[in-house]
Amino acid sequence: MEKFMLIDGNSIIYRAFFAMQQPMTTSSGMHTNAVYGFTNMLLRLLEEEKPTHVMVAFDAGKITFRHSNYQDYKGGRQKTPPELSEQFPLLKDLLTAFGISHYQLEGYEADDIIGTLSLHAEQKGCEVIVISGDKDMLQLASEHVKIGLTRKGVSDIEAYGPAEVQERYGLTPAQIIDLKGLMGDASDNIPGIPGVGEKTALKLLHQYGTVEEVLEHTSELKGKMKEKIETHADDARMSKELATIFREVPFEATWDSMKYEGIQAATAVSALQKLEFKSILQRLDLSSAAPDGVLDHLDLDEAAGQQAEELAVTVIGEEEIAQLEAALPQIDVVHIESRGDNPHHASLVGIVLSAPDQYFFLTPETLKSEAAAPIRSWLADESIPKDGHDLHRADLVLFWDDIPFAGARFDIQIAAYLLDPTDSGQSLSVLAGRSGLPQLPEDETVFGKGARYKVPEADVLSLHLARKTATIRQLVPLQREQLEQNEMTSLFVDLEMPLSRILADMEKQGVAVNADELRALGKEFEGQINKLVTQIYELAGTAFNLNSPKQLGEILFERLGLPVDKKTKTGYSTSADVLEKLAPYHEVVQLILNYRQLAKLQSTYVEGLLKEIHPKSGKVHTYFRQTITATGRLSSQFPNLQNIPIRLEEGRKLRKVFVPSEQGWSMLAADYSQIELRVLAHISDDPRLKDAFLHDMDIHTKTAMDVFGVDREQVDSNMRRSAKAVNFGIVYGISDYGLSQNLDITRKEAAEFIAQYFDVFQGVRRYMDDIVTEAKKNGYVKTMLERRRYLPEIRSSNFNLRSFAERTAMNTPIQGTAADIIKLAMVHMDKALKDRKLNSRMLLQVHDELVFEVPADEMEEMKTLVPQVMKEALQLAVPLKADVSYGSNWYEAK
DNA sequence: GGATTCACG
DNA sequence: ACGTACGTGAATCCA
Repeated sequence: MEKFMLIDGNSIIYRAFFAMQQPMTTSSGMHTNAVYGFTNMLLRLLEEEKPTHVMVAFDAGKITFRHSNYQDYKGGRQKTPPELSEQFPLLKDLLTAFGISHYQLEGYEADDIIGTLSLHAEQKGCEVIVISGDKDMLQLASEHVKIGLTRKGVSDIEAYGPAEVQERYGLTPAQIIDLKGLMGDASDNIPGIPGVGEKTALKLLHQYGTVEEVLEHTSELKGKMKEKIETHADDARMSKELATIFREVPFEATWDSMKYEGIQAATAVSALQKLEFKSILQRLDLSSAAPDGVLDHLDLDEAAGQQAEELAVTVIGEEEIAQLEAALPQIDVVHIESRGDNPHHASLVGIVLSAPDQYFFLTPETLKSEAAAPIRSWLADESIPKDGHDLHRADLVLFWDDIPFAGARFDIQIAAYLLDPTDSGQSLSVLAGRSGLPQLPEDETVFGKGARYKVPEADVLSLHLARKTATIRQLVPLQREQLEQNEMTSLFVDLEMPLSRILADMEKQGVAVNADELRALGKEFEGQINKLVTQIYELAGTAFNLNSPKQLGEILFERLGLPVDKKTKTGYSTSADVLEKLAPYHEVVQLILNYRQLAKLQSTYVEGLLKEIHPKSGKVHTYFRQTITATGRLSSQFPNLQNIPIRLEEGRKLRKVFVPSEQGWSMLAADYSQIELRVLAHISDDPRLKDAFLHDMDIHTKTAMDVFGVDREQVDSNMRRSAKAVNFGIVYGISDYGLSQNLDITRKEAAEFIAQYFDVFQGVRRYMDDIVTEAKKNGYVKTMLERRRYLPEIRSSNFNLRSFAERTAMNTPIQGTAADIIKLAMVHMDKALKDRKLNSRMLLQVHDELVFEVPADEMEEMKTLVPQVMKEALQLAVPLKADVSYGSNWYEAK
């Protein structure tokens, strides 16, 4: 059987060039990195695919037939860097030396040559494999034509036949050009329809099949999409044409000239020597050359696998479960691999359980099988301690697969976060490298990223996951020691690890959302938005994209000639504070502000929240992240439930849709009052600040009295507002400039305020000075519970960097200690609910607030218990205060 | 994918 | 003189 390998020379050499970060030159200074990458891939493909015929196709000339139809074709493309262009002749020479044919034809692209040849070859019953990095090629896939697309540079090839195209896109190969027609291709400057990306394009094609059919049925579409598609119908048709590979190139080379019979050793060696490719020369076992000087057998066994120590991985199928069961008593490290950012929607990929020197791999199917029941009970057993990486996530992923998980003891992701919260997004691979452990490939290398993610074969997968597990196993004692040295063991063991489990419980519980009411709110907003849009277009004298700051800026500052106050990197600033100043000049400005507000509520909260209602529970399940923030706070994703509107009434209404999940229950919310300023009073030991809280005074009024030297009765609303801004500024690490911006006063006035403040609150001034000094000395600052944040830039000679670090040094102990306190309260609250056998559930944390759902018969108890636990979370030199409220929904609990 | 804007504490 | 308030996440535009 003949097998024809067609390589898209341009595409591959480009990818090879950009995949190799380091420049690589011969001793004479000739760049060779792209040729090197290409050659490595070529040799591997020759060995793996064993083709009988090979051809490398290149683009020729600058003008192709496509340009005569569309002048801008490839217009957006960056000019080829000279370091790359000079490598084309080198590559062609090398191919010739190897005895591999290459071809180009004036007026055509490599795509067209490959399209034509693959068609010819297929018609004569030959198997074809096309190698390219360009997804356009997928249109050529057929029963006998496979498309090998490069993944991750050029190191990996993924083969697509029609079935794989179907699986990946839900399209036939012929529909790939329709896909391009709709979504375009920025790299070729194919326009497509603006605003239509892959997702929208696929949705349309799944419904209508082709570009033409989509255009035929625009009447069935609605909204902006309809508008866009109708106005850009011609672009779509033209884009489809541009994306279509031409398969009738007049071709002269003969079938025999493309025959591949092994590498011509003699010429290959001298060419490789010229390029100084020593490692390739070594790898090609030249002694195996046949008498005729042809290398028909390439020995390319790479040196890989030598660095990483060989692990004993046992793949556990249903038959081997007994073997695993016997080892369970020794197992203390688990790794749960999952796919997807949102753990509530992620899928299990594989599981490794490990005892010292032993690694057992299970597929998700095996873990879910009846035979694996003992393994599942082991996972669920809270009394069996388990170490791992991101066990919080593992818990959630398993939960949605109905596999309970408990007993997390040492989570190395949390440990890494505590050891350096600003450097915690690090992969296991990076952590391994830094600790001098054996190399671990990045997940991206093994799985591919984004749309190219693909679970590899079982042997590759099990080995990779076992290596990750081995890394975890080795990191645990190292981190334990470092935590101990930093006196953070208690923070880790008594606070963060218990909290991790509590957060997972809260997330699994979820918050019930009244979807009908949310949709009704959406209707209201929609009506108001439509009205505003009409009015704004009328006042502006033209329609434009209100969501585009660029277009809005042009309207306001050029068409309407309003004064420019602030600029951004890219143009005029149109942010709310700028617009507010412009409001008196033109009535359209206020309408725009109103539009912005409503559009935000609609897109982020109404539409965004509706999308997040989980199909299995009908609730929203946020994902609290414990290892993100630099200060120790939590963050919340998918959806973010820590930024639900409250400040303005229109938005605040959204809180009405957050309701108890059971009949007759209520929502209860309790929030700390002025926790950060109380923490500051404690840390700074400032007598006046402490005194204010000891007497539970209105802190902003009291600040105004002290700073302005007046009686309570003389404090007007403006003075209180200024004092409040100063208090905020103090917490943030004050600067006159920042305060002046916030209060819209001059810098000088702001500086005077600050000076007066520090005159009165001298303890605060001393704290600010001391903490900056301490940070400079140690390189880090700490919270009351020994949480650290490193501030290397505090020693910078760059004013900006240093100032930023100084403000951070002032703010982090305050914000971070407040975070410590509410985390403590959560741990204590969880225990109190259990001890008292209450059914009330903790649902949310919003930095200084905890939200619960509470059955009617527990309300009395909870009303006092929650604020009490919060107040007593940590003993300070001033009392903590927590206000509690409740109602039939989150809005009413105010 | 970066920049802008805006929701929260 | 320098030119930013501290900490987040999501939607949208646009190159």
